This record gives sequence, structure tokens and C-alpha cells, in this order.
Amino acid sequence: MKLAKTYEPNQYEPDIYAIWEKSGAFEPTGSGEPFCVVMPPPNANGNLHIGHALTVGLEDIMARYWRMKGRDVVYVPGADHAGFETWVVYDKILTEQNKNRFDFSREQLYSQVWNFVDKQRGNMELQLRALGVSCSWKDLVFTLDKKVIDTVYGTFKKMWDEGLIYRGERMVNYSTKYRTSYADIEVNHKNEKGTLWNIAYPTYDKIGEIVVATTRPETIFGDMAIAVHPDDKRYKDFVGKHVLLPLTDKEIPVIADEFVDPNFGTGAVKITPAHDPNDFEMGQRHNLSRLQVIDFDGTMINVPSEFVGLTVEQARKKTVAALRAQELIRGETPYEHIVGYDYKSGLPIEPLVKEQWFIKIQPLAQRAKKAIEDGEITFTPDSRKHDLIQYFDQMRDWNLSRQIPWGIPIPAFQNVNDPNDWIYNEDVDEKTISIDGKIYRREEDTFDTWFSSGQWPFITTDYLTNGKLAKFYPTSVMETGVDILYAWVARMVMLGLYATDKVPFKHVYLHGLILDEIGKKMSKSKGNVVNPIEALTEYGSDALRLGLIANRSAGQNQAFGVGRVLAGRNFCNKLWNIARFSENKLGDGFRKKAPEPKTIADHWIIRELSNAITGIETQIESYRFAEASETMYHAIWDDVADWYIEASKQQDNSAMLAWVLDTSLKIAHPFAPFVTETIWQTLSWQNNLLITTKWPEVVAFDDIAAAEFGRLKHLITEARFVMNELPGNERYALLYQNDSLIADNADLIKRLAKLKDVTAVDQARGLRLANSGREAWLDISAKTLSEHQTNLEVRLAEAQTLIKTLKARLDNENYVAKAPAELVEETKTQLEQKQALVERLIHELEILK
RNA sequence: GGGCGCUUAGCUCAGUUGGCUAGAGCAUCUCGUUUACACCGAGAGGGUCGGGGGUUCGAGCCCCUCAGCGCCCACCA
Repeated sequence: MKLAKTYEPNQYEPDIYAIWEKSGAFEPTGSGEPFCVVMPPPNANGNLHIGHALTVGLEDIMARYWRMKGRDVVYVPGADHAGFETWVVYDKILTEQNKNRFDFSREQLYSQVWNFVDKQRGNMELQLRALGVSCSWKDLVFTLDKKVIDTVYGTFKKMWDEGLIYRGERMVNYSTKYRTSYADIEVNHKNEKGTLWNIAYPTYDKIGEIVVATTRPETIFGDMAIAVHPDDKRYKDFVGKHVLLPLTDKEIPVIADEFVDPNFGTGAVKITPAHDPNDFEMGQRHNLSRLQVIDFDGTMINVPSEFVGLTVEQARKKTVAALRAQELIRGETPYEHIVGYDYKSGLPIEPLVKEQWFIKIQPLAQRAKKAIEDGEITFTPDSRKHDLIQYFDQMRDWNLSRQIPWGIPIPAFQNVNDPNDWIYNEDVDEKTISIDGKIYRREEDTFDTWFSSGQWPFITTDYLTNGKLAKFYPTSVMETGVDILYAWVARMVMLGLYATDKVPFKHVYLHGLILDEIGKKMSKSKGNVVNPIEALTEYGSDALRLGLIANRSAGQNQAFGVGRVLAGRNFCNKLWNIARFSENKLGDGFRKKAPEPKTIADHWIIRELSNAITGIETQIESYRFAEASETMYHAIWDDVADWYIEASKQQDNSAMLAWVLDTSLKIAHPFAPFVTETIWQTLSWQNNLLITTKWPEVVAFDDIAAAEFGRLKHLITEARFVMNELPGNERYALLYQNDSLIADNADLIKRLAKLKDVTAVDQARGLRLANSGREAWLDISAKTLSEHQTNLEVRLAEAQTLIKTLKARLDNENYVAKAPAELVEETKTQLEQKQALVERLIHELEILK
């Protein structure tokens, strides 16, 4: 088959992918040591972003590599219902229709969102195919599949039975915009410049006053006490007495609590148990009641009528104004403090009291911590391990409840006659159920999405039900972004250990963020997002993959460079043309033969490719993907294309040429799957699929012959270098030689160095190619020769400097004594070589004079 | 408040346990169309590896310190 002059990826990629998919190559073979990667499920109704392209690119490299190495590989794809993310999108649509979720039942909303997602579902899967991902589509799991819900319920039930689940009225992070509570991890903390107000609370008799410091004056209506430190002499007489709440004249007690820092502010603090986590706890210690003054929609309630319905911000201003009017503001200082923000809406998070389901997290966290400390899971980069350990130590109980309809319903029911009587039951489609004559009403909340996705590895492999993929658990590698280390990886480890008694994966590979070309975070609002599908349409899927992984190290944020993708595209074209040349040379009728090295070039290319094979193996197996692809790239471009192909124009060895092409395609396949398979399908001597062929074995070669070709390369390079500096009319020079290696390879040298000819001489004449150490001279006019003197002098100086360095090293007794023997030996050899070179250079210079 | 990372050629970045005479891609300069490829070939230039100190025979890599960026975690008023 004749190949086109340039590789046009779009013409081949879809067909090649279809061939793979139909062949069953993506599915596990059932033999070999299991290797499993579970894909972080992309949003089912979204489009892939550039980070996904990196994730699946790296995962696919591993999957393809290990498949070729003969392991039983399964790469499990997934699709995420993306609970809250999708809900936010749908909520916006409702708002645009002038509706809100309170207009519908949970069932109605669920089916509306389901339809909404269903319409766009599949896009993402097509995009994964365009990226060349070799995942087992038959094993795809959607995060709302029945088996997911069943497993999640099973885990929840186990926790319920073991007393790890509790329902409690607690201070939760609340989004007044989306009307739901959040997990701690979903709150963005920011340092913010605010104001610290000192507010006077008059004593009951209005003679004295106590001044408190606060950043939230609007919550004053919810104050239930003033707290001071028990040892604080300033306030000793106030403790146990009552003061009047400004603006309402409500009586509240002054209490003493160790928690108060006497050195902060005025040493007295207002206690608002319904709106501050610390106050909540203090309220419990001192049996204070709670008054909620900020409603779940973010407006004021239970406050004087002129404040009702105001937003928090409005209420703050109005409260301060009112206090000022009554001359109760005693101070106002700028104050930088931390405010929690809704990671989605960007609005402040309100700490509000709500009854929610919680997991007692520390038992799970400590177990996860131990597993990681014990090295049951390894990390790339390793430093992230410590971050996780630290995170586990500071975790607080996990709020599982979300007040959104798009998610997995919490399977719990409450006795209508006894609010404390909660039971576990999975009939979540029923609003009420009757058990033992008692009526139970269902919980309307859904699970935090991370609770289900945290169980992903053992759900997708059907480990608990001993399904056909069960042997793949624990999975081999989890590849994902550093940004979800805590949210996802930490939870998978905890829940995996809890539900299966095993770590969910053996290795975690974390990649950094892909930034835009100038190193800024990509975001839709900035308009600097790189769409991977557009990129692969323009440059090709392989080019995108090569460009994304090139020169990228784990866990490091890095700018996206089109230049690298371009380099990837050029590489694919290079591979294409190597194939074009080789196939043309071999002819349509060529059939496979065992490679038999004949020339020194043959031995040399076997050596180079063997080094590449083993190099790539160690690099992939130690997760150094950028280095692996670089090894592959240079072996193919520099060694195969620039030297071996050029040499093969002079020296025929069909079997070798075919082997070189086969081997090149094999080592490139994990990194550039489409172009390599496309070429493979055109080979007259192959009738299988590259994706399922075996990774290349190292072939035997002659060391000495390989080294000889190395020396020839050296000579040719020097001849080219020297001739490049010659005037145009002398550039096509004659090479004189008195050297058997050169004589034996005269034609090859002539071709590669573009010489006029290579002739034997008895005596030195012309310019000696001194650097290569061979007996070879270029025929150059006397005039040019003398001009070349400078060049020789520069080289001489360089060589002499190096000799100094090497000598100094060898004169150092400690170096000779302590450095490894082979290193010392190498230094000695180098020194000898350089000294010989200097002699030759000096000799040449003498001749010129 | 706690923790982590980065600073290497004009640009974007690699550099595994210290052996480096410091690499890649892009960009730059010179030459070039010889039976694959101009998405090309041959050659070249370009860096005191942020500053200072230390450990070591040897430091881009380890330790200390300073400076400048960036990220993450964190309920004190």
C-alpha cells in the first residue's frame, strides 16, 4: 500500500479506533498478571477538558504498554452524574424559566435532570474515543447505575449498623444560594479585610457596660450570652449577671469560659450559638438556647421588623448604623480575618445549624493514614503522601447530607410520631412506609457525591459481589489531578479500606494543573481554555498526547504549549515517512524474515533500539512518562531516521529494515497509538493488530561492530562540521584515508558526509579530521587550510581546558580513593583520549605553519 | 496560623538514588532541494542551574539562610 506524503490524522483515526473496538482488544484477555486502571469518571453530560486529555493519555500509555507486555489489562471507563455540578447547571436553567426547585417534587426534579443529562450523554464518550483511549467500554459504569447505588447503600448500612453514622443537629457549612449544606472540603477559605467593631452592651441597670469585639454585628439579635475568660479580672464582677442586648433590650447572661482569649479584642465575646461554630459549642456547654436570625435563604428572620428580610450584608450596615445612633459603637478597626466562601457561587458560606447525617470520620481516617504510612500505597510525587497523612489527622466528621435532588437518596426514614426514631430502609421511592404499624417518612436529602465516588474502585470492579473484574481489585494505579487529592483520593482510601479491608489501589499518580500559555489557570470566564477536541482535530490525537506529556513532571502545574503539540505532530509525520520509505524499499511482496545483522549499522541500530526498549520499560514502570516518551522520540528520530534509514539507502538489509520499522512502531505505540496502528495496518508482512502485539524483545548484536559504527558517526559528524565552515566551492570535498574502518565503509561515508569521494593515500595530506581520531584528511586548498587555523586553535584550547579538569580530578587523592573505580577508570581513558587529540591538533597546526 | 511547591538557555520546561563536560521542544543564525519527510536535512550559537553560606573527592540535586513567585489546608471573635 502506498502511503500519502504527509500523515493526515483525521483520515485514519476514527477507522482505526473502530477496528480496535470491534476486535475486542480493549477487553481483558483473561491471562497474565492483572493490571487495572479505573478512569476518574468524566461528567456524563459535559465535554472533556484538557486535564482529561492528560489523565486518559497517561492512563492509556500504561494500559497499552502493559497490554503489550502480556498482562491482563482492564481500563475501566466511567461516567459521572456529577451530582452537585450538574445540579448547579440545571438550577440555572430553572431560574431562567422563572422556576425553582421548590416548585417540584424530588422525583420530578430527578427525572427532569435525568432527561437533561441523557440528551447530552455520549458526547464525552465520543471524545474519549477521539483521544484514543483503550478502555473496556463494556465495563463502563455510570455513577447512578443500580450497582453503584446498591453498593453505596451497602456501605452506608454497614456504617449504620456499626454506629459510624449519626444524625445530629450541628453547625454546617451552608450555601444560601444553592440551599444545601457542604462538606468542609467544599468551602474556600479566603483572607479578607473586614472590620472589627467594638460594641457596648449596657448592664441591666444601664449604669455600666461591657464591650465586645465582633466582625458580625448583624448576628447580635441571636446573641444568647456574653463570654469572658474565668480568670479575667476586668470582668470578674460581670460573670453571672445580665446585660442588655442593644437594640432589643433583651437580657442575656455573662458567662465564663476557658475558650475566650482574654488578649483578643476586649476580652469579651458575644455568643451566637446559631451562627458560629465555636459559639454553638459554647452554647451546648452552657445550655444556651439558640435563635436563628439568618434564614436558609440568607435573609434575616426572628429580628425586629425593620430588619426582617434584609440580606446579611444589608443587615450588617443597618445594625451598625442603629448602634451608632444609640452611641453604642466603641471602636471600629480594620481587621483581616478568614471568611468561608461557596466554592461554586463565590458567595459567603453561612455557618447554620441543621440536622444532618454524619460519618464519624476519625476511625476511617486513622486506618487510611496507617495504610499510607505503612507504604501500602505509593505516590508519585512522593511528597503528596505527607499531605494526605496530615489531612487525615485534621479531618472532622463528614457531613453526608445534601439538600439537592440530583443524587443518590439517603436511605433513611423517620417515625412521624417520634423524631428520634430513624430507621435504615432502601424504599426511597416511597414517601412513607409502614413498619410494625408505625408510619415512617423518608429523608429527602441525597448523599454527598464524594460518598459514592469514594467507593469507585471497588464498585467498578464488582469486588464485593465477586464479579468478573473482581480479581482486578485492588487496582494497579489511580491517576488523577492533585486538586482532588483530598476530596477524592483520601475518600477512596478510607472507604476502600472500610468496605473491602484492602487499599483501593497500589499506586497514586498525580498530575498538576495544565495552565494556559502564559501560566495562568484556565477558566471559561477568562476565555483561555484549550479545548482538547479542537486541538486534536487540528494536530491529531497522537500529537496532542505527545505534546501534553512531553517535559511534564508529576504534580507540577505547567503551561500548555502549542509548540510541543506541533513537535508531536511533526514526530508522527516523521514516523509516517520512515514507514513510507521502508515499505517502498521492501516492496509489496515482502514477507517477514528473522533479522540478521550484517553491517555495522545493523549492529548499531539493534544496540540503540535495545537501549530504548529497556529504557522505556524502566521509565514507564517508574511513572516517568515524559522521559519515556523522550527516549522513544529520540531513538526513532535521531537513530532510526537520521542514521539508520540514511545508511540503509547505501546498504540493503530488508529483514533488518523491517525489524527496525516494527520495533519503532511498537515502542511508539503507547505514546502515539493511532499513527503507529495506521502504519501497522499497511505492512505487507503483518496481519494482526499492533495494539495486541507483544512488546519488542531485545535482539542480540555485536558490541564491537556497534561501537565501530559509533566511531564512523563521529567521523562523519566531524567531516560535516568542518565542511560547513568551508567556502562553497570547497564544501564538496574529497576525503583521503589510510584507515581500514574507513576503507571498508567508504561508500557509506561518502554518502552520509556528502563527500566527493573517499580515496586511499599513503601519507597525510590536507586537513586532518583530528577529533575523530581516525587517519583521515579532507582535501582542502592551502588558502582555506590556513584560514582553518583559528578553528583548530579553538578546539585545542577547549581540549586543553578539559585536560586540566581531568588531571586535577585524578591528582586529587580523595577522588581516586573514594570515587567508584569505574568512574576513575573512565576519567583516565578520557584524559588519554584528550591528550592524544591535543597532540594531533598541535601537529596539524605545525603543518599549517 | 500550618504545610507544600517553584526559581535551570530568548520562551515553556525536563533532569531517577549527588558523578553533568547541564538537556528537550519551540525560537534564533548559517548552509542545503542527494530516490521518506520543508510537519525536512546538515551544522552552529545560547546557561556562573535565583543570591549567600555549608557538607562532600564531587552539588542543578543534600543542609542552612535570604529574596521573589505560586498552590493547598485551616471554625476562633
